[in-house]
Amino acid sequence: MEPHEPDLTAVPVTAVLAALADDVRLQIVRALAEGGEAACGSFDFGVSKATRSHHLKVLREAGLTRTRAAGTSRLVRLRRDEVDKLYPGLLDAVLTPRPAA
Amino acid sequence: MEPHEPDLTAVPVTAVLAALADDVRLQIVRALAEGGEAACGSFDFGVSKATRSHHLKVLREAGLTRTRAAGTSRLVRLRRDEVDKLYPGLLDAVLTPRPAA
DNA sequence: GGTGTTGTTCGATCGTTGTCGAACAAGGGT
DNA sequence: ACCCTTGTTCGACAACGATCGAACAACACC
Repeated sequence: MEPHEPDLTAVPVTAVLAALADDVRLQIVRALAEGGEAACGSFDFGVSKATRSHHLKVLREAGLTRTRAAGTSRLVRLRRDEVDKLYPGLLDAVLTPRPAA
Repeated sequence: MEPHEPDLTAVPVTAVLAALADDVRLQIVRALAEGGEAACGSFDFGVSKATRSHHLKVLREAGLTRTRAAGTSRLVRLRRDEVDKLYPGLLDAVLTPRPAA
């Protein structure tokens, strides 16, 4: 299967924002930002594995994550450098659970 | 009519992102960031005035804009200071039409 | 080869949302 | 008073998206 991990510059800004505008996906991104690489199954946020797979696909196709196979698992990691380069401040602004300014 | 302009801290991050995750609304925000205060009617992006009104409502209820009456018009402005304070880098990261990194 | 684990994909459901025309409301001008 | 301009609100409709269970695929391990 083709992973289909597009270049971030090829993804519309609205698609990146839409990918982040979901609570489950935001939790996944936060977990990735903290824990680095993680298996798909490690994200149990009260949704079925079908839904989880869907969310990971959305993040991947938005250019936010990369996935590589490792045995029966798949390891996901955040493309932090590229995102920070193209959208500086975006992840920092969004990653904190409660800004509490 | 109650304007219903919530405090930004009371709006979930996902709602702010969702408000920005639309092409028409992003164009509006960009126009506001450039031109300062503007009347609702000045945003003609190929949608009907009903749709435009809807988008301005979404932006307002996401805590991103403020609206004040001025004669028959309504002037809208971006709450830039507050957004920058709570989500530093968000608008900067999103406002450029083509990042071209 | 068979079994178990891990993800993906399919089809269906159901809520959300972007869009429009039409009706309505509020002001300003003449 | 009348009309025009400016926005909002009200259905209605179509498209999208989040969710699930079930079926399928790939791999490891015994």
